[in-house]
Amino acid sequence: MNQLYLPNYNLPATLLGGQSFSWDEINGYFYGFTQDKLIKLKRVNDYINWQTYPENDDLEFVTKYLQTSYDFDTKINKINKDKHISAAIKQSAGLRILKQDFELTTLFFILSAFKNIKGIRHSVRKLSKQFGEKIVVDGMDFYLFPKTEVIANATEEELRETSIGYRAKFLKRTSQILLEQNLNTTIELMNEEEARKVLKSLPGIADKVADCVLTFSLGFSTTTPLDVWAKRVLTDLYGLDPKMSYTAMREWLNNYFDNNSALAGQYLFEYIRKQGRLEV
DNA sequence: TCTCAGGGGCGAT
DNA sequence: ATCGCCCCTGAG
Repeated sequence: MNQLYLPNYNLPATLLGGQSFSWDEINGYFYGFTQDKLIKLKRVNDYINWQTYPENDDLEFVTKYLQTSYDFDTKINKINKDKHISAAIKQSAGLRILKQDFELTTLFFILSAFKNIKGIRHSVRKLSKQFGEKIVVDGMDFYLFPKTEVIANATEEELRETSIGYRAKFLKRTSQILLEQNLNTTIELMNEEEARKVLKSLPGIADKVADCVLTFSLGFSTTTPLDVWAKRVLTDLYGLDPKMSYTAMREWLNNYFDNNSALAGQYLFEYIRKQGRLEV
């Protein structure tokens, strides 16, 4: 396998949390699928060993996906300004933010609506097994996430067979729009507000899912998704009024963490998610 | 078996 | 801005 020197990169916290839903740990290796490849990773001391399939040695993809050239530690030192975030950083040391494919991330988080992480992972695998290409690696069968055009061309009834419920309609319609508008190439050129506006115009995407795509695919460090857990952090730990609007909360968080709310939000999310509701 | 809540979004009001 | 509804699943 190929190697990258990444001593502080926490693979399980980064891959198995709420950013991506296609990773599994099998026999000490992490296997994750996208719409066109399977990635295999393993930590060995200060290195991450890696390989891609079916095309091997796709260094450009792996370094972009893992954001290996991004200086996370400097940013983490900047946001470490109170006891809550400090405990969160300590708990998930080495947690990073991924930069995933745009269409895949958009479809992932349309599926996420009103489901927990386990449920999202289940839906993703069911869709992949039903509509995705099979790829055999290390003697095991993996299924790639279905191509956007396959979802766009499936019927709503077919999609509903994967028990994604009312999300089937949103998944299909957004897939069609993604292809028609060729958003994959144009959205990369937009600033945060432009991209947010376009995302929220898609079926099944409002504030929260838009922020997931902005944060986990488009690389904006100045926003973060506020789900029920993140809102609990803000109200229970930071004393915000639960009646504050979504946008007001998001802007408060980004302001408080000096334009690094993506990282702060992710650490706090993992922190409170593992502890359950905190009594203060 | 039943209840509850889960990294929400839509449409009507 | 708020509310009922959407569909399914794992946890308790």
